Amino acid sequence: MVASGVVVGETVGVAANSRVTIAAHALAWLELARRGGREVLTSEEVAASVNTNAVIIRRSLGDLQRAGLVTARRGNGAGFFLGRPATEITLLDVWLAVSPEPLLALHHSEPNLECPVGRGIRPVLTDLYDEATDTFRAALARWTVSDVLERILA
Amino acid sequence: MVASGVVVGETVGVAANSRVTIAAHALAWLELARRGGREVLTSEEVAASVNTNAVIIRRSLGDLQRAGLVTARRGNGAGFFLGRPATEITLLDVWLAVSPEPLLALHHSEPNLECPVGRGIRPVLTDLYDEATDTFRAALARWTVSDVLERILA
DNA sequence: GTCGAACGTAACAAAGATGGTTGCTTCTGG
DNA sequence: CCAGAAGCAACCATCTTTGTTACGTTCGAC
Repeated sequence: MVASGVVVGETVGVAANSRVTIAAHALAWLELARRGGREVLTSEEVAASVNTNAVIIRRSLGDLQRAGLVTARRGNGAGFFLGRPATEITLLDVWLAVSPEPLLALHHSEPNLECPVGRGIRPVLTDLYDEATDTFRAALARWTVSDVLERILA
Repeated sequence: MVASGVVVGETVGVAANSRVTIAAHALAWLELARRGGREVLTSEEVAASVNTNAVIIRRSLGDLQRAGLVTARRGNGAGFFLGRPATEITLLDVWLAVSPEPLLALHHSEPNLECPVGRGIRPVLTDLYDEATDTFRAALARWTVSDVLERILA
């Protein structure tokens, strides 16, 4: 990371998912370039804006490609471009494409089934977590990559 | 690790937060014991239901204690008991007490500020993430430890 | 007062996840 | 054919999380 040394880095550390951020940034940049007449960008070019390694971008855009959000062209003059209009790509699509992990997890090891709580708590929490996660998803679904770009440029 | 008993591994792995689950389980168990006439439980007793180590429970309940959700008594006959009625402890309280991490993170290292997207994306994503996180919190706030226990026993 | 049960914590190990990096393979338009 | 770029595997370093041991601290019971 950052070569090491003084850790100019800034936030270092961290644990939470920054994958949605990376992917959203890449998509917004692709859309801005498209509006400027450049349909296709290489992973190097995207990496320059996100300020990370091109491989990281290829990995991220690979996830998005699997979900149909971008398309990769290979061979000479290769690169990535949006798989569908930026107005039709929501942040929920992005989240689903890159972040399969649940927001909250159950116990790592099975609780004690001889205890009433241990026996019944898992389906209950699963339900509540799903409910909360659904509202989170709904909130992400309200914003498209196009919206994000508009707000950035505003 | 493992060392002790069989522990039947089970799900091992995982990365997401199971701290809310551990804490909610402990609180539900404390409330059930209280209804049965046992006001105070030791970390060993709670650990037996959650099926983990007593230190893990002490750490978790330590977080809850700092938030006022439980109280610890020391000395002889020590243990933990609810800091306020189970009907007044929501899962949001629990989440705030044990899980300070944001659900989604921004870039690890500062994006390229010479790019319009790199320059403007962070406050925009911060806003959107906050909005989505607020709906998540609101969903957690709708359930109390008492509700959870009722559903477990139902 | 002493005693001991249980909390509070520090220190450490094993396991995963993540980001970063290098290097090599594969594809494909010109 | 060839060069440019995606795809991908293999590593490394760092961080987080759970689990475990060990030990100091507190405080009611006696």
